[in-house]
Amino acid sequence: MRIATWNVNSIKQRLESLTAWLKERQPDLVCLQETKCVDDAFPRLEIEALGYNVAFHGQKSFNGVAILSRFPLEDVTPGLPGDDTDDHARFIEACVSTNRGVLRIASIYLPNGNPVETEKYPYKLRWMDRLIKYTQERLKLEEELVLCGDYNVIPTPEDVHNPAAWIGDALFKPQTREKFRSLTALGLTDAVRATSDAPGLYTFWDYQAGAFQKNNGIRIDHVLLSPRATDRLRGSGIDKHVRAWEKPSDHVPVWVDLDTEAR
DNA sequence: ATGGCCAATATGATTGGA
Repeated sequence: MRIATWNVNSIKQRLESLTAWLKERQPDLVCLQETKCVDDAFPRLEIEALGYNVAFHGQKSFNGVAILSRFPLEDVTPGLPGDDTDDHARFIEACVSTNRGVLRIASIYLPNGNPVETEKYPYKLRWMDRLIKYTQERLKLEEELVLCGDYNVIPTPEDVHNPAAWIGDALFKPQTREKFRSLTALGLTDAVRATSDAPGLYTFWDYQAGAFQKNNGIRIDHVLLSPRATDRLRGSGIDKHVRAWEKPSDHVPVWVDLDTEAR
């Protein structure tokens, strides 16, 4: 089973690229972020025509997450538990039946948190606390759990081309990285880091200042795996070439291969 | 040359992104 995550920065603007990439990479499950459209406007028919079932959770203007699946999606649940007053569309989870039981997957768009002196940063940290609590509960189920998305976290200095430029930023602050470590320390594996020693692996390059041409990037889109999912991990990749396509998202797809079959 | 963008929104500056 091939599972991917991609912050598309508007599903409507990216429909052509998404179609080309799906045909090229042939993923079975895809988590999308920043779809930036309400549910009624989601291009469901276009994506279904490509052979995918679709679950989405959107809102007007910004945020928005989705899961595409070649297999039936079960127990689709929008929203991260823990705060009924949070109306941002940043989380959706679903399940797929496999030869080994249930594979549970979540599409995550973790808050950016900048500027850090505003309420946005405490919101990010609270959101991460909720994600930690959710993960603790889900890990008890001992399923193959795959938490995909744009985490807006640069985990280490090896995950950024120019670390000095990011000191004090909400994506790289020690408190942010500490909380991300608290999440992975629950027993999650960073799939890309587990399968590659390569330096300079990035998933985002700013639109400004020729960042991509200089490989001035950061690695903030992650696939985190539960112990049972990690047992099935066979490989991963970052589709950097997609960043050079016409009208690109500022993020590129990240994918993993698991030795698990849908049933 | 050390700065350069993009998407959505009742369309023209603002908000949000990272």
